[in-house]
Amino acid sequence: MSEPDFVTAVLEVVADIPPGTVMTYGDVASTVGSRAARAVGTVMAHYGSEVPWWRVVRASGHPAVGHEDRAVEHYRAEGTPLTRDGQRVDLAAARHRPV
DNA sequence: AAGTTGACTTTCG
DNA sequence: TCGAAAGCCAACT
Repeated sequence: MSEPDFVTAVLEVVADIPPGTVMTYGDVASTVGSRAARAVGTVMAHYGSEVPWWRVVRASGHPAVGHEDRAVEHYRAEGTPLTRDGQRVDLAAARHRPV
């Protein structure tokens, strides 16, 4: 494709997110050396089927629109800290910070 | 080559 | 605290 390096980098970072933790699109983009948070979402929309996409959430802690229910099911199964709403992730406790 | 679209982020009201 | 507008980057037409 046009930028396979970008796609591979994103998939690699997402696959490196440990269970019970999450990362924002902006964090993933920053880890791959870019600020293209939207491009990360586009990659997930096409290649996310092969990676734990539910571990990638928005800056607000909400999962991808249209996939919130699927994501919450995974969070409960992995023990990811959620807010009292049960619809968004507690970034203060679940945000994964790469070294 | 130029313009539009998108699983986003941040700031202003 | 919630809602709308502008900004950024990569991919697609």
